[in-house]
Amino acid sequence: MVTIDDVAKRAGLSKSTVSRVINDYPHVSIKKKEKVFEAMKELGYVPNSSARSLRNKKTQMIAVLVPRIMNPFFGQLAESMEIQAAKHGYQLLICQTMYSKETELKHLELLKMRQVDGMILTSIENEWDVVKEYLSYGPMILCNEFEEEATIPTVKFDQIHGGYVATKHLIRQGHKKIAYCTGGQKSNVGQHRRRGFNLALQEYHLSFDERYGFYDAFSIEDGIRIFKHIHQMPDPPTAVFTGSDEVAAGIITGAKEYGVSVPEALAVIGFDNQVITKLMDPKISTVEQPIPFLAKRAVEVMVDRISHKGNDQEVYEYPLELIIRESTVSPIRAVE
Amino acid sequence: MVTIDDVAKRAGLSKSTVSRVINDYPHVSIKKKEKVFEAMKELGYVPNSSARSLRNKKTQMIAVLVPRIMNPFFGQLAESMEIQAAKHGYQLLICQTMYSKETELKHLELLKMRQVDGMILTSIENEWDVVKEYLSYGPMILCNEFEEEATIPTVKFDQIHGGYVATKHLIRQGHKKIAYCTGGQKSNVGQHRRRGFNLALQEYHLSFDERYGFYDAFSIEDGIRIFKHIHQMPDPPTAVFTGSDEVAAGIITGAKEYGVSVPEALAVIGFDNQVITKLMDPKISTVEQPIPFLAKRAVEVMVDRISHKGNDQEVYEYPLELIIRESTVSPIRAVE
DNA sequence: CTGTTAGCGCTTTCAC
DNA sequence: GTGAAAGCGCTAACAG
Repeated sequence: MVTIDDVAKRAGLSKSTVSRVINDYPHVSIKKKEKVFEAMKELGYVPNSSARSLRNKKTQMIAVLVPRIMNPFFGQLAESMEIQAAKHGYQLLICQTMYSKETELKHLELLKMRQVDGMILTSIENEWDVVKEYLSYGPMILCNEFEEEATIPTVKFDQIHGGYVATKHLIRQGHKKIAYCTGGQKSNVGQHRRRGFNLALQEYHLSFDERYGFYDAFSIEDGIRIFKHIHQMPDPPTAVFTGSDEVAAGIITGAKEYGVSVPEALAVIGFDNQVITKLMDPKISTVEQPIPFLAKRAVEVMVDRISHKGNDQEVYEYPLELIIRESTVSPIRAVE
Repeated sequence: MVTIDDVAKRAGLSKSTVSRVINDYPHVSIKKKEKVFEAMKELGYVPNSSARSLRNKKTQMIAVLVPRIMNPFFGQLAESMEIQAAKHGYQLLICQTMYSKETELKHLELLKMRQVDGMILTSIENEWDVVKEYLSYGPMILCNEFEEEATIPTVKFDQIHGGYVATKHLIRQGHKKIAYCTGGQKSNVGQHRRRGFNLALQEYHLSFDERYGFYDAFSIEDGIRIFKHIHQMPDPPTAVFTGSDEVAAGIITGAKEYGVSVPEALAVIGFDNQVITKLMDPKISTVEQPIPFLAKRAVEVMVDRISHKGNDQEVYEYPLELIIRESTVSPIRAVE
């Protein structure tokens, strides 16, 4: 393995000078600089990253905790973040919690052992009280998921508004019996959406039938399961608010199978605006989350925090936008 | 920051002893061992990973190069690998090449700077001659993509067979004019599929009309574009072999839009068996690639190579399986 | 401008 | 069994 000493010897200089050239310091004569570059090229020298990390106490790596990469929302978030991080000279260590408290905890240790310079949480499995203990080991920020009492930078979507516009749209289509599907119940993202949902209901003086509440809905299979449940209810809802496009797709698939027409007999609205919304028949109405903006800002805030810039209280909120397609609007009774 | 020295002091022992305990060495008296554990717990000590890496010349990290995480095939591959790597005590550094030669090259440097102990390539953008130069810096293996002249461990699918069974299925349905869509032309994965395709054609004494060849087909949009092209051909194909479920979904979406019935007027077969195949109407016939097996084996081989086990010539090949759904089989003229 | 030197935190001979 | 000491490859005072 070729080290900085080899380069120094080859160039007939000291390793400090070589180091200065590598790190682009001023006060190095052009001549010697060139000599160093030459020696580096000849030897194919690349600085050893562990040695640098140890010395600098910086690894140039940021951990991103996501539930799973395969979840399209988190996949897109991770992908956007990676591109952004590279621009700032950081590697991204993508860590899947697989919805497990233990796995999340294990990943949090990365901060303790200084394997990463900072940590971006896009979801939280453990209680905030346990997560916050890790704050003393390095900068942590929240992106997407959030926590009311957390005093760390947060980059999020306006989920209340998202839940509100989606529900209002359903109501305006004439629906009064609206079902609600959500993923994890602990998630504040989910809770805010629910608040938006309730807000719209209140505004139109509608009440929520508890029988219409469905939880732990994440996947297509969950959507199919929920449809089946709805289908055999004595007094079923006429519309469904879902927490994800996948669940909406599942419900539509179930409906197709049972010959229930969407949106005429059952309107369905998704969340995320994934490609699948345009592939389904009917195309799925949904709420778009501008993921790349969120990712970009999160990385920027993280990079700033690593260099002790910015402050812990900053909160960035991005708006959500309703996208109306076919799964909520019957060509016959279109109102909006 | 609490270091091994702090622990040693607290426990009234030398840091060598503490190190021995951390690394689970024999020849440490039970008593002192306990003392060390106690001190570690009290101080909340976790070994610094950069220091360990520098000393051990091992980072316990493996880089995985994928084109993009959002591509469902590579996303699933990365997810499966991550889970497997964790079991062996390795972190996975997922690197996106974004189909760019330069970005790939940049990631290859990770091996040179010893930021990772090994590298798994799932795709190759640069010429093999330039990639192979990096072999001297650490173990590299191929997973999914492969290279005839490469002398490194390879874990792959039997793409020839995959192309063959899919095409044969189409022919058996009575098709003679079969179009062929593929992604990158340089990819050996694609070339082997093509060989399988040709094999089936030959077997049935059919010839391929060059007008029916489509390249750079990766996404849903590409599928739609290809359909439009086919649709306005004077003598269009009656079936399409695609290199991915997304392209198949795009073609079906295009067909729907133009009122062309699938599979009656145009049969379409996908590749991968992604969830989308079950969501589309008609459901997409496809070729399943058992990704988790591939991922598991790749990680195992990599871990072995890192500890100088196994040999460079090993090649593991996994079979591919045809899954027949609705996009190729008309309920009316079903033959198979 | 450039070189010498002292560590970063850890593991590993080598003595005892 | 245990400790002292050297050193992994690099950067950053500190001299000069």
